[in-house]
Amino acid sequence: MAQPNAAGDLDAVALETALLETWGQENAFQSSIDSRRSGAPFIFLEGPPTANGKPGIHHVVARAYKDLVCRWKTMEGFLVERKGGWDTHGLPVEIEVQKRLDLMSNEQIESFGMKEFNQACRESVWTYEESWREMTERMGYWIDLDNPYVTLDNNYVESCWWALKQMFSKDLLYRGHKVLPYCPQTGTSYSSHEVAQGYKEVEEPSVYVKFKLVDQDASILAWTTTPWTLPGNVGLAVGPEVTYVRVKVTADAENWQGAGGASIGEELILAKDLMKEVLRHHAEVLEEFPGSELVGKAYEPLFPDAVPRGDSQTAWTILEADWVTTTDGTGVVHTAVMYGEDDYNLGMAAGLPAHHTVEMNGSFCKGVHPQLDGRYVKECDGTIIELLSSPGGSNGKGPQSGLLYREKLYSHDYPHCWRTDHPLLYYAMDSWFVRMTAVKERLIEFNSQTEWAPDWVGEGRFGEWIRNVKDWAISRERYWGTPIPVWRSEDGQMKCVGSIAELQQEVALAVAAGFENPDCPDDVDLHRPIVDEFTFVSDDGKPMKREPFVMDCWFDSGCASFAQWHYPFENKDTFESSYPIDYICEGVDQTRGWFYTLLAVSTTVFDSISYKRCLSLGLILDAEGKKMSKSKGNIVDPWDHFNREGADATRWYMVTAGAPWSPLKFDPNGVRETYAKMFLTLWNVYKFHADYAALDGFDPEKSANDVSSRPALDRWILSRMSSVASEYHNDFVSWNFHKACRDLEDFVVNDLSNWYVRRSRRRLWDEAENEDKASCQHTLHEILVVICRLMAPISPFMVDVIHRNLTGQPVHQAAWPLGVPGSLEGATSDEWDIEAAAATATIPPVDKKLEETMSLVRELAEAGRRIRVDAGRRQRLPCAQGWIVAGPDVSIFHDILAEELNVEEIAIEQDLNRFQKVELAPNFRTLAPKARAEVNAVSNEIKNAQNPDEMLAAIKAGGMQILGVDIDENDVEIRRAERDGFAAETVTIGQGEDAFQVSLVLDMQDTPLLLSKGLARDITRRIQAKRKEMDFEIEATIDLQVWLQNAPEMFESDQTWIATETRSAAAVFHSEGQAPANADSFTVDGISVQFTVE
RNA sequence: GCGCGGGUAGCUUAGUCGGUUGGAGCACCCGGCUGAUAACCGGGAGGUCGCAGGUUCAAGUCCUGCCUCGCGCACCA
Repeated sequence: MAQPNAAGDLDAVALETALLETWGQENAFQSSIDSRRSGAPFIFLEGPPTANGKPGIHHVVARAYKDLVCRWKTMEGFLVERKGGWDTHGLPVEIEVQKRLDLMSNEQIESFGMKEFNQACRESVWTYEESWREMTERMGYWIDLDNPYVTLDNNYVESCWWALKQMFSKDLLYRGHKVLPYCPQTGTSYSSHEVAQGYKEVEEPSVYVKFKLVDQDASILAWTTTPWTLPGNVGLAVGPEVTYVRVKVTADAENWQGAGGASIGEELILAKDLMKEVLRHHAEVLEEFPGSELVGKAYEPLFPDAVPRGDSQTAWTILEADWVTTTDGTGVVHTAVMYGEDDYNLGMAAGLPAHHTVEMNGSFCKGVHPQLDGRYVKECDGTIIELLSSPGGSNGKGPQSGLLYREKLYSHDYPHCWRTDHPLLYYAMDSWFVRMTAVKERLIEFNSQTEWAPDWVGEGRFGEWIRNVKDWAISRERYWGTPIPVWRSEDGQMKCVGSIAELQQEVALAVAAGFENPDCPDDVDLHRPIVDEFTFVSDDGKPMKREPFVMDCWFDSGCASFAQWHYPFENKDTFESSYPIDYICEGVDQTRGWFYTLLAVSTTVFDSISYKRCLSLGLILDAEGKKMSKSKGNIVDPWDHFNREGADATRWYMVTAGAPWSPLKFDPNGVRETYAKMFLTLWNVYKFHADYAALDGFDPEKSANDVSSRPALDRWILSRMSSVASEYHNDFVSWNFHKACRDLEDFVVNDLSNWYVRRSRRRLWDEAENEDKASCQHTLHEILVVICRLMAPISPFMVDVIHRNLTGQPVHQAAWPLGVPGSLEGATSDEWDIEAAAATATIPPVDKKLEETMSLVRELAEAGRRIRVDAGRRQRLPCAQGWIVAGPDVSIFHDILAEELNVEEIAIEQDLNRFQKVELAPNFRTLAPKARAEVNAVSNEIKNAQNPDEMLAAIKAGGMQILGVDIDENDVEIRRAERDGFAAETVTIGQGEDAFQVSLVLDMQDTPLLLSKGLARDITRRIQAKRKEMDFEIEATIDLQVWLQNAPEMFESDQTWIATETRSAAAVFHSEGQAPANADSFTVDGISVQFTVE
């Protein structure tokens, strides 16, 4: 068993880096897992980061919370395996490579070569892997980075294929259209994330267009900000509840600006609320009616040749849509099916023809209109306006004034291409979908089984998302990703493969049918363009080509729970025994990301919950409260802190700075403060113990005396430790890590360092063996061991060093002080025998009464200092007596209190009235319900009572009334104030009904004995400072001479005391004579002192 | 625009069921204490509890509206 070595000064960075070496040599991470092999499994899943960006401090935060739960559960005896993971597919990777190779469009990528491009992506993915690894190791995040899952691995892709095939077989996968922001120049559609970066405010022409009704001499007015979508118009939407009016133009407009107009007598239809906004003519309202009356009416197409009717019954008629509002436009929404999401959904529901009027390159299709065909749509605004304005309008069937009513410049935010700066077009693209709407009820049910921290993310943000779930657009027209394993013939027959074996079968089938195919070996690369080259054969002998999409990379990570094991092709047992997951933890920005896709995949593939607990972390902001982002350049480099305060302080700061789910303003000063406060203090407590333990050859295993026989001070700190530890644990369970750590920090700094150690220093100075010293050493040892174990999950470095030195055992092998439920027979990650678990706890005994007593003692000590400040009496000058008036018995700590107060004797005084008078205060809690509106009047009567003693007596006697209100003892609070002429303080302990008051009175009389003692303390203090200044060894002896002037008598016993305290071999006190010139001097209360030390 | 979460001292924050004197820490000032560390203790200064209404005997706390910051959704005719 280890006898502790001396500690030395703290160099946190050196300590941590040296410990990392040790961990590496010992394989400490693995052995912390191996030693819990027989424990119940606790399943953690790492959300895979992308390694194509440099890790910042926000990544450290997420990893700290992942690590702390895993370490904590491990210490609780659970088996917590931790496989690393990397997210390697997706648009961010492609964009990075496109920037580097200057390939700004799909055309350019394809002429560069898809194979070469994807190779570049594959390499780019690992650009910062080394940085990530270094950061991960340095911060002490224990995760297996040597055997990670990687989403680009063939095995991983194959598992994703398998999952997709499950969806395909359950008819949850389908091909459709989705309207996406699209850049015709780069030929790329964008995810919302990219679009969000490209919003710009632009001013564009918006137009009010007349749609001439068939069979009626009236036009419906509709508004659009994108004139280029007008040729694609196939419908008009109105709100069924909205009120519309039919108006007749009665006079020409004055000051008309721009094109368009209307003739006198023309009739127009629009929402009543918007008449003022829209109309520029005087007009007479002919009738009013709800939108539902318009539904079904037909109107003349603006560009009759642009869109073929097909078999649509509803094309160019008025439709209803409940999302139509009257905040903008005319209350009538122009609907071009292919160029707006609402339009598309409405068009599909209503059976409008889905036909493009715009090519993928952004120009109008042939046949739209002779003046528009082949031109870039954004350049045609003027032409379209001209065509509409001509007599009869673009279709020749409108009124003489044309089909344009008005044009108006309109400014709004509009998405632009992040690279070319061109405006994006909303454009309906072929796309693949997972039918999430079909499993919505299951999603809701599974979500209700998940424990969210904080719960409002689960119920609110995530719940909201799920309740409004839409089908998941899973395909991307990109290159670098998991290819969609669906092959399709021109006539729409489809096959989905779920494994390499199935791929090989299909290829063989096609080859047999005479279709040429490249080789398809067992290790065929499952990426583009290899997989694109395979041709399948349909059941009726037609060729099938692969759908040219890759999957949303969120699909990849959503498969992580099984794809990491290459399930179902390998590791069936491993997966099945580790599902569902017990714990995941990521930033709240993953709500619609990973949190969702994990659940989406598990619901559609396994019809199962995915994870049982989810900790959703708040965003990390910089010290100014701005989001950290690469573009703002305000990312904090974790190494700034790893190299200065160390990873312990950085991690502890992150956890104590706020609740895990609150946004964290990362303040570099805060890390420094944490280091200085928590870690230096803890180290110095440890050093105090370890240095004396080393000196004395202290062995914690030997002669450990029973706690009950130790001094009250020891029993107090042990009890406090226990109480704090229990609360700490409870806070962990309820995810309140910040509260847990703040309380523990308070314990270390205040209770342990500032009180227990301060009060115990002298106990260890004694060089001889004695029971009191042993008690103190055992106590310190036991406290430090518990603290180390409690802190280990949060900040694993320094406490491991301390724990090893104190016990010989690494802290990550140690048991959680509150018990090890994971190691119990029959325990699972969720349930265990509570009593049996409690029996495994190793915290010291609790004595609440003792804690309360000490708390009172400390309050009194503080009160004593206040008294001295008020009375102008210096702390070193003793008082003859202190009286404690009222309150519980604290005699067990009278000796401590006497020292703290610097009084010769503590006495208990029963007679309150000797020092105090009574004051009464109303208790509103009980009084208010009785007195109702009179409460303030009654309260004044009580507060201003002429004779409170009498009033109190009357109340106690019963039957007392004030202003007709019965007053009993509960209705008043008794407060006490010092009578004039006493130096006293009253403290209130506790709250509410349990509150009581204790007073402290100090005797301010001086006596020669006291003056001598006080002077002795002042002199001693100065000499000690001098010793320190002269850098004497603690054991060194000195020769002392003191010259006093204007001083009270210095008693023999005090002279001896000074000599002993200052380790003076010889001490001479001169009451007269001249001190040498080199003597130090000071003055206190008019006494002048000079002294020399040699 | 909709939803969620914030706004408390110069900064970081605590504040439970509404209870009459809103606590800490950092920084600042004064004093004390120290063989006690980047310390500790006492005191001081510093607050329109985002703003405005309302409910109540009583509002930082509950209600309504607004302002503002962050995030998410929708950006839409």
